[in-house]
Amino acid sequence: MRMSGGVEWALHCCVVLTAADRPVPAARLAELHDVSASYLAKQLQSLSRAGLVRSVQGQAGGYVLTRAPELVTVLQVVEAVDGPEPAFACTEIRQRGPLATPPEACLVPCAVSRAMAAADEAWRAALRAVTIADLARDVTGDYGPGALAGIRAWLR
Amino acid sequence: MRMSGGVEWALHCCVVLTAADRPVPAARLAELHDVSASYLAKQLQSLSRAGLVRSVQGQAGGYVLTRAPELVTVLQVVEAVDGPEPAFACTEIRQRGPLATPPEACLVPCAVSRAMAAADEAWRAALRAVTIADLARDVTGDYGPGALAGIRAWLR
DNA sequence: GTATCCATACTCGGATAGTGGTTGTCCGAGTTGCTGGGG
DNA sequence: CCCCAGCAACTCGGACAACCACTATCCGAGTATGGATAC
Repeated sequence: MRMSGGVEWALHCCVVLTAADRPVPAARLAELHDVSASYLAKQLQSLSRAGLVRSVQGQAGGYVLTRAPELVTVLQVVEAVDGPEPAFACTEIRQRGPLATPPEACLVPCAVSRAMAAADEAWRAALRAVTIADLARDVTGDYGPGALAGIRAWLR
Repeated sequence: MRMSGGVEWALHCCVVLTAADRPVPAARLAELHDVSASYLAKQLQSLSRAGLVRSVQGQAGGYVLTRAPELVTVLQVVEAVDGPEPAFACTEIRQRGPLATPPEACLVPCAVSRAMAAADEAWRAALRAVTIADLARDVTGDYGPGALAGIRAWLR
């Protein structure tokens, strides 16, 4: 099980957009992180479809956060890029084979599926508890107030 | 992000092995669940490498749990089949690009990586809290005490 | 009757192809900002 | 001096290949069983 690497890019881009005071083109974000511009564009499109960022076209266009960073959770970014479906997909093997459980006894998910769903929910809750603003605050705490300011200056 | 489908098979097989009182061949488990015998063998080999089950060769051979079901957690099964590495892999993009953070300032993981690691740990904790014995108990609660007894009878 | 040997059948284990999804790339549609001219 | 029209450049958006991991499969190595044989 490996998560799409685009999730990492998207999260860092959201933090960077926190520091920006104008639309930032995808190419600029790609140059800042030294990653493929074409592929990063795909991730940003996913964020745009999810409504987390707004795309501005034209000469001074780019991407902007649609709301305050406190209102964007990490989970929303992850789901936008990686898909909202849970990692574990129950195939209902209890209903197969010679000792198949009859459908009328399968109104609730099986024990295995319940355990995996509970873990998935714990994972989502942890990601839901962290916002982009929290990440930006941690960045400031880790590298000092000049970090985001330097990024803002470089972006222009 | 999609988890290997073999995890579901492995977990159900562990629950079934709880009910067995003698080695169960992989082919029998595959027939019981109506899945590919060759592919299920691969998952059981993973469990064997991890030390969760013991393989017995020869005519009356098969697989047996190495310990009491209370001592085998769902997390151990998941890690045995799916691999122990976390889903999110930090590529340290903060150290790349024109504003790269110097290595001496990267002694601790970045904020993004920390958030993802915390969620991963919550996920693992939830899976660690459930044992194969818990799953077997839930199966009995869902379908009655005859369920596992029927499986045990069918296995011989 | 008992112990030994052997042939047999059955088991697991690792090495080997096929397929879907993620990764990476490209070009076209649309919009904005600038420039030049006219009033 | 102000307004307008046209152009040009830049942006995003979706459609198109390449690579990798998961899926699925096979055959060989090893071992316990059962029977036959010799004592």
